Amino acid sequence: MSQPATRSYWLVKSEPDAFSWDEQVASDIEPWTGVRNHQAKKNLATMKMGDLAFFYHSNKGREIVGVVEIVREGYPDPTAESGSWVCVDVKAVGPMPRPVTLAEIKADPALADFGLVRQSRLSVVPVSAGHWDHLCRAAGWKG
DNA sequence: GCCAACGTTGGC
DNA sequence: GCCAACGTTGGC
Repeated sequence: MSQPATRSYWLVKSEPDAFSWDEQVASDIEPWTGVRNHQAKKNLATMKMGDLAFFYHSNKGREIVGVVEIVREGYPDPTAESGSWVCVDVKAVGPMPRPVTLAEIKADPALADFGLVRQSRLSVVPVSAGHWDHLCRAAGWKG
């Protein structure tokens, strides 16, 4: 299977009490709505079809639990009255064989400048190809 | 439950 | 345009 050379990688956060990985798997394709931060919005708007994202459980769990694929690029978030916020559609690709916890990420010098650590409140974070590969290896993920 | 980081609001 | 007050996120 060929991959676009320009594929980008991301991490999206969700509180499992609000929307969990299990719910993502159950519905397969889900609109990623509710982002109300301008930097996160910019990241959503930058996503392209075929980009991959880590699915991270914030607050409870605090670990990367799965991988999703962007299957629809940025469009107006229907949950925003103003119409000026953006969402994308994401599809469940698979669960991490071994979820990677925030504690592990913080303890790993190779991930010292990972956006998840550097900007802890940002809910949509770009991931470099190097960090992506590193985290996939740590998770036992064979993409 | 507390607190740090950070975004937003509103007075001036 | 500055800045203090306040609200939210999210880790601990």
